[in-house]
Amino acid sequence: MALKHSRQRDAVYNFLKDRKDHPTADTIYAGVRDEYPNISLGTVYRNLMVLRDTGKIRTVDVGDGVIHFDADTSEHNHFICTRCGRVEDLEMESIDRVKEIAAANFAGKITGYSAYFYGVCERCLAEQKEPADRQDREQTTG
Amino acid sequence: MALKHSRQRDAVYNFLKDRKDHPTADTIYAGVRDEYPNISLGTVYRNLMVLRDTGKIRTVDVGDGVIHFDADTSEHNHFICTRCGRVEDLEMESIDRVKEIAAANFAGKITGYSAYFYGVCERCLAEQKEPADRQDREQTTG
DNA sequence: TTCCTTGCAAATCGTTTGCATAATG
DNA sequence: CATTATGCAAACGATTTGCAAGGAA
Repeated sequence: MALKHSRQRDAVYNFLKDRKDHPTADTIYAGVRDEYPNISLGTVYRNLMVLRDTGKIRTVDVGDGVIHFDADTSEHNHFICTRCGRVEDLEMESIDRVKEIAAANFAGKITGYSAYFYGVCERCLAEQKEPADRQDREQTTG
Repeated sequence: MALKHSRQRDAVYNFLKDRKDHPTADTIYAGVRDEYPNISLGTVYRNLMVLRDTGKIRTVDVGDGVIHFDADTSEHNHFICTRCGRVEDLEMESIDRVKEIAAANFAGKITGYSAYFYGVCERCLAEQKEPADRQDREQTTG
């Protein structure tokens, strides 16, 4: 598996690269089809996995049963709005401290960590009425 | 939906109650069948969801594509061994601090959070050779 | 030419759901 | 009796995979 170059893979990566949200495979598929109308969902998935295994992107498991993708591989946390489902990045100082604190009383070796914060996003707080097409999903999986 | 009592639901909960690991629906299904050989997977799922919505148990999304269940609903974090897949509880001081730190520079309202730590568990560290039937899955979804 | 990639469609697999019947209050 | 819960099997939906054909080194 010497990994050859492919236009489709580039397209998938480029689509993800300049995005601040965290799209799912379907969204990426739809987006890339503008440029490559014949690309298949399978190819999108395969490339997403290759990109992840290569360390170019990361997967984000929000707990809604669908995998989200993120081109920002730097260590950062995510916030999931329980009202609209939006996934945002969450900057946080002393993010390293958390890992240290956890490692303190743990016998195994901790190599990484990811945290998910749930709540109501700024936008949803503003419009007090909740979107008609979407019911709250307070606790899914997390 | 007045929620009547059911033996099967009790069985599901009791199976989960005295467990420190975080079994999946399939494991719970297999376990409960000792007592109720005719119980169906669907019933197990339905009851697990009821128990979750009732706050009796919580779901844990490890990132392996399968939902894990935990009867310990107290606020605590989890550690996932990337070598054997084991999911352990991870005690951690100042767990509240983390939420505060995160809330500091965030515009929305944070109601809850869950963190997942990845690494190699104590047991796997001991036996340096990795189990033959399982390959490393360093980064799945997280 | 060799081997990786693609597109397509079929296959997986965890989870959900419709329905007729059984259990509960 | 009025409802909720169950078992079974079929339905779902996201992700994966086999295969023949196309593209890159």
